[in-house]
Amino acid sequence: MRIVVGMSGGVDSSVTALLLHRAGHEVIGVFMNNWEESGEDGVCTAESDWADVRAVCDAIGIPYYAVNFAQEYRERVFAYFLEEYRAGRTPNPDVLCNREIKFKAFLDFGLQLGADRIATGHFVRRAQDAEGFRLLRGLDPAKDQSYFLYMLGQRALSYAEFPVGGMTKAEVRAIAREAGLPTFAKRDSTGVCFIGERDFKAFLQAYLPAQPGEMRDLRTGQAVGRHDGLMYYTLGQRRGLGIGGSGDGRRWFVVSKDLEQNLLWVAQGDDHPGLYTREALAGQVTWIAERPPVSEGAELACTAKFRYRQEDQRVRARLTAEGLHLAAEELQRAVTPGQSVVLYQGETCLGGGIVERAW
RNA sequence: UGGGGUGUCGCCAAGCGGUAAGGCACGGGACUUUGACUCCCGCAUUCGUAGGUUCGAAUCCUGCCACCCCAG
Repeated sequence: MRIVVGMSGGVDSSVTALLLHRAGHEVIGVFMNNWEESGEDGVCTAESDWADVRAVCDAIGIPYYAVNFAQEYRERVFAYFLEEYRAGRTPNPDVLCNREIKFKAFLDFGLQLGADRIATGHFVRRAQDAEGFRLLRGLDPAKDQSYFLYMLGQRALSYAEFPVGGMTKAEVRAIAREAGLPTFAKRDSTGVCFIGERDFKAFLQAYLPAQPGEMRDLRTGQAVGRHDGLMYYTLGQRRGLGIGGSGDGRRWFVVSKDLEQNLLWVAQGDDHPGLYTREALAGQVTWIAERPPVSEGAELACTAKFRYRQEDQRVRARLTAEGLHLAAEELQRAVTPGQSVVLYQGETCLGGGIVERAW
């Protein structure tokens, strides 16, 4: 088969290409450059990542290309990202990036190159049965990335290969080392995909105008400080408030935002009730199977993650006219509008939605 | 300008003659393909100020300054 591999310049995608090549496939490495701007340190990491991709492909002995989806990224991912922040929510751009860029724009590009399949270095597995394709958690529980891929559908999965999804990170690095791939010891990347690690507040300030306002104590209703603009804070956030020492001396956390009055409500203590909810409503619900696991109104017992790397939470899910209603067994801390809630049944990622509100 | 009280890191606050706890904030790191949370490390050669007593003071004494309270 001809397989086009999305290569980031990291170990995971390096090993992905290596394994497919060893399996006898015709492998083509493709590097995506989707963000045309260097970091605040002035260093353009995309450039060194591209160099790493070339070095890895040369080591394996496969051809490579670079493509630029910067326009698509800006229009389909970044615009949404800014809109959400402007609306006072906290979006997860990477779930959209996967759906719109890696498993749409990139997939189409691969198909144009005559590929039978595309592959990425994601730590997830794919399964197929009479019902169609399923998305399974990566085998390494510490690295599972199914949370970020819950928006994929059947078309994307039908073309996708995830060669490292069945191994642990340690195994991946070992393979890279043994094969002499130059990226074997490269540090795992973090931060928004393609944009990278940033001073987040400073980054947002470059795109969104500040609207300073009052910070108020949820308990007393009294002003306890000033905020630089509601979009720079997210629910459950502690650092950056700058109001330490007041009140009873405990830590302060963001509890809610009032866009109407431009107020940031904060509360003291990690155990403040305002920080916890048990129910939530999610919109923009999508299912990997492309159809709901239960009929509307019926209840589904499953587990959910309200944020990446959260341990599985037992929930009862129900599809209503409003959206996906979730009732968690345990109290949930700082469930935040804009973030994705992803549902699982055992190893299978069912799909998910975007949190509208929680209570 | 009569009386009383208080002045220790940005904030709160231990210390009561033996050579500056702790919390919050803040900075750095770890963790992490979102944002957060969490964890770890760092953070006053100096205690309003000027003198004095003492081997030795933030701790005792004196002057001055500032703030607070009660009287006016």
